[in-house]
Amino acid sequence: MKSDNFSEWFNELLVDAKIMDVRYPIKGLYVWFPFGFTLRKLTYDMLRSLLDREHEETYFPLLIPENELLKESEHIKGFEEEVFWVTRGGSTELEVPLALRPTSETAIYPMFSIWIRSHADLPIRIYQIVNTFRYETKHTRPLIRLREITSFKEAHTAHTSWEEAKKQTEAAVALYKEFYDRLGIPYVVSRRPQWDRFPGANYTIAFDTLMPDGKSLQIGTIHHLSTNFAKTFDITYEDRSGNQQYVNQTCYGISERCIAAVISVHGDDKGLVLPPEVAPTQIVIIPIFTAQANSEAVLKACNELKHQLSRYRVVLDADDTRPGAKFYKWEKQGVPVRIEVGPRDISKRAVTLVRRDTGKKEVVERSKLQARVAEVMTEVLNTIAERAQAVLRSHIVAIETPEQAKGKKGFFQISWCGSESCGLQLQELSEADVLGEAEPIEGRCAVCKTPTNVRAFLARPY
RNA sequence: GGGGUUGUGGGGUAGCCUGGAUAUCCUACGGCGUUCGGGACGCCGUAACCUGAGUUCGAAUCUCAGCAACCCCA
Repeated sequence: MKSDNFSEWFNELLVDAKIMDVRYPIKGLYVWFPFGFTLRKLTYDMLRSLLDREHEETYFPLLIPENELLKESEHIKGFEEEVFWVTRGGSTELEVPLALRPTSETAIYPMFSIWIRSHADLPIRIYQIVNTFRYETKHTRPLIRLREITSFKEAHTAHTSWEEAKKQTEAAVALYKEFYDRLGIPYVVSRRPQWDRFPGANYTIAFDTLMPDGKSLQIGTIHHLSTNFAKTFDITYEDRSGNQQYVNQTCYGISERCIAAVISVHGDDKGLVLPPEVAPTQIVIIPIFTAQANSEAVLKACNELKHQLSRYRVVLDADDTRPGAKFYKWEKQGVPVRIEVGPRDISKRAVTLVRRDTGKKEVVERSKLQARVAEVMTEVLNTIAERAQAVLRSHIVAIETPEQAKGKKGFFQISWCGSESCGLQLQELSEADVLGEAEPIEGRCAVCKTPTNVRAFLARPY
């Protein structure tokens, strides 16, 4: 069951619903089933369409030479124990070891240094969707903690000023909000504390959502890099007065954790519940045959419907199994709308329509079906989004002492002076992490008792 | 980082402690037939002891190592 053993539920659902095969014989690497890969494709197509408004898609190599990877000292410190190395070509030792990208700053920025000459080249906004590798030593989990992240969307931008870069981070926040809104995934957006920012970043803004077991899942990050990397990689431009200036950069990423969120947040004990926009199958038509009925007439009606609804991703399941078995099968796959067509429906010139999110049945006249289906698709997204939003809201709790968060599910808000030492104290006493800052309220820091209006978000992260 | 548990047909399992013959059951899968408004039934069939080393007349079972999975603690 989802509610009492999330871990088991999640793993079984991945396999049962044909998202991923977890049996690949290397720790932390998994196989996308075709169905799961289609869900991934539809989700990333949407993300792509959002980015394409003002970014250009590119591709940079998987391998990064050791000397480039090691250039930015703070950056590499954050990753050095997690890098996979290619050290041999055949039986020959390589002169320069090559890293499998843990992320692509050090692959992209040397090229930025070449590409950017003048202020007229700026801003640059690019992105790529690639696999990245991290040698995770902790317990790996499909879609959540991987050694090969297969679907890392990373955007990299360069600007003339710190302010411009800051505006870009705000644009990125807006973009990610739209992305998750369209998936019906609720989130908390906050600025990570300084001790938890991206290695090499000036500051990091993160999206977190709530998993069914009460832990938080980081589902998107946005970094203001200031001129940190520009100085290391010598990325300069000539400004209007002819002076060489360092660019200000940002980068922001989303991984297949977004798929984990869709599955975990919306799924139930029957299986997946998918937002219609990304559901690989949006409508399944199930013919109901009976001994008395003319099965050819039923099948004919189903085919007509399929044609009529061809703007959706429709499957007509005319297999020789009983209807009940099909209902369970397609519910597991998260299909938002099921249409049943039997003799009773045909005699009424209607169909039976069943929603996956609520399980509610309704009889719809065939003449009104198009319009009704369009409405239902919207209603499904709204229903699952509101349901998830309500769950998140009910798990955001204001507390007075950090100990109140211990062993509890959800997100906690607690007064905090903002200092690192008190923040680390909060983490220790609550056995949770400071995600960032919540909406301000007058109070006193739960550790040092200094008056403050800052409040921290606490949660146990994945 | 530390500790623990486990690995048996595609999935879930029994057998392991106490070594011995054809490896249990459920499910899934393939064939045939009867069925069909919420997981059908009958008959037939396919299919497994993680890898390697060791102990032994003999290993799914005992020992060690590797790989993999899960859980707990930090």
